[in-house]
Order: sequence, then C-alpha cells, then structure tokens
Amino acid sequence: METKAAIFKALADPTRRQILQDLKDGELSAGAIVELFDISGPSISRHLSILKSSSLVKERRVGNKKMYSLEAESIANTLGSFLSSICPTQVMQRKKRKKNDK
Amino acid sequence: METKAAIFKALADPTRRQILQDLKDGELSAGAIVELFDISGPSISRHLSILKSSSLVKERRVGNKKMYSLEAESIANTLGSFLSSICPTQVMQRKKRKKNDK
DNA sequence: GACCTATTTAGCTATTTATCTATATTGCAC
DNA sequence: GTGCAATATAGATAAATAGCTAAATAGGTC
Repeated sequence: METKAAIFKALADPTRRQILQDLKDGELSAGAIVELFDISGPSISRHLSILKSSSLVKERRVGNKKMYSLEAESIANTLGSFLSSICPTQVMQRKKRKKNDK
Repeated sequence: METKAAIFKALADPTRRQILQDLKDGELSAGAIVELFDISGPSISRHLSILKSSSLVKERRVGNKKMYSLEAESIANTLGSFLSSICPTQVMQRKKRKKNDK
C-alpha cells in the first residue's frame, strides 16, 4: 500500500496509537508491549506487524526477543505534511539539523 | 465518540482526506464535492456526515444547498498534539496570535 | 398547493478488521 | 538433539465499513 494511506489506516486504531505512545521513551519487546494491554499476544503481534509495514515502527532481534521502536521521522513527515497541506498557517516544520548541531 | 478517536478514524479513509484537501481553499456545496469524485451522492453525503461529526468540517445552509468548509483548528490541534506527544523534537506548534496581529 | 433541485436516510451487500484459540516458528540453554 | 520462552501464523468469527439503489426530506419557484 502507499505509505501515506497505510500510515493513516494504522493510526486509526486506538491500540496502535497507544503502542506508539508507549514506545516514545525507547524500545520495548513485543512481550513487554503485550503486558501493557488486556489483549492477546497474537493480536498485539498483528498490530505490531501493521505498524511495521506502515513504517511507523522498526524492529530488531535481540536473542530471543524482538525489540520495537518508533520511526519518528516517518510519522512526523506524513502527519506533518498532511497537516501543512490543509492548514498551512497553523503548523510549522522544524528545519532539519545537521548531526553536529546541538 | 471521543473526538481524537473520531478524527483518526475519519482520516483513515482516502476519500475523506481528499475532501479535506478539496476544501482547503474555501467552502464547497455537497453537490460540488460529489462532482469531484466518481462515487454516488449518498456515499459522499455519508462521508461528509462523518467529517462533520468528528468536527473536521462544518456545514451551513445556503438556500437549497449545504456548504461545507474546513475546521482547520480542530485538525491542527488533534494531529499536532498527537505528533508532538510522540516526536516532540520534530514538530513545532505556532504560537496562537491575537486577532490584530498581522 | 405542484414541481424541481439538493441532500440525506434506509436498506442491502461485499469487504475489511480486530479479536480469539490453537499451532507453528525461532532462538537459547542444556 | 530435547525443552523452554518469545513471537508469529492460521483459521474462525463477529463487528464495522464503504459502496450501491431507492425512497424520503428540505427548500425554492411558480
């Protein structure tokens, strides 16, 4: 699916939005995320796979586990550009900074 | 439904996102919007009612017609605050201005 | 009132979605 | 290899969704 469409569909589900919020301070394993919800493991796994395929999160393997973390730029770009296309005067995108800028 | 949830669900549909884009330069009648799509009038009417009930657009009657227009602040507030809660360093909200500021 | 236009509501159908349980896979430790 | 833990896949089901056509409503003109 086109990325923008996939992102908006992914964000339509409250569980998936909550997962993104839960990841905002750093990566979490799939199991740790499951514990934050009252939903079965397979269902969370499915949500994670949707978030991953819409490039809202990324995953890395650590031994037995899979760690999930935000793709913050992808979220910011999609929502930000949609937002500024509709209401250009109300939102401002911060300039990208070079690595060395503090 | 809670406003934030309603807004994200409303934005999940590509037709509804396109309607918002079509409204960005000013109000349009329901019929004018129908003509922009290859979708029946009743379906567009349903989309408009979803957009209205999630407070993404507002409507006013003008004689025979209903004119639809953006509620840009509502969009900006919801997407903007979600965005900055997840990736606070990447988006900046513009300060609200008083009426008289140019 | 009758008639016309614009829009919405009703009723239906096909598709998608979120959830579950049960099973399979992957990786580690032994 | 066996066994265990973590995660993913398969298959089923109930609910939600977007679309259609047909009928109803609201407003204007005559």
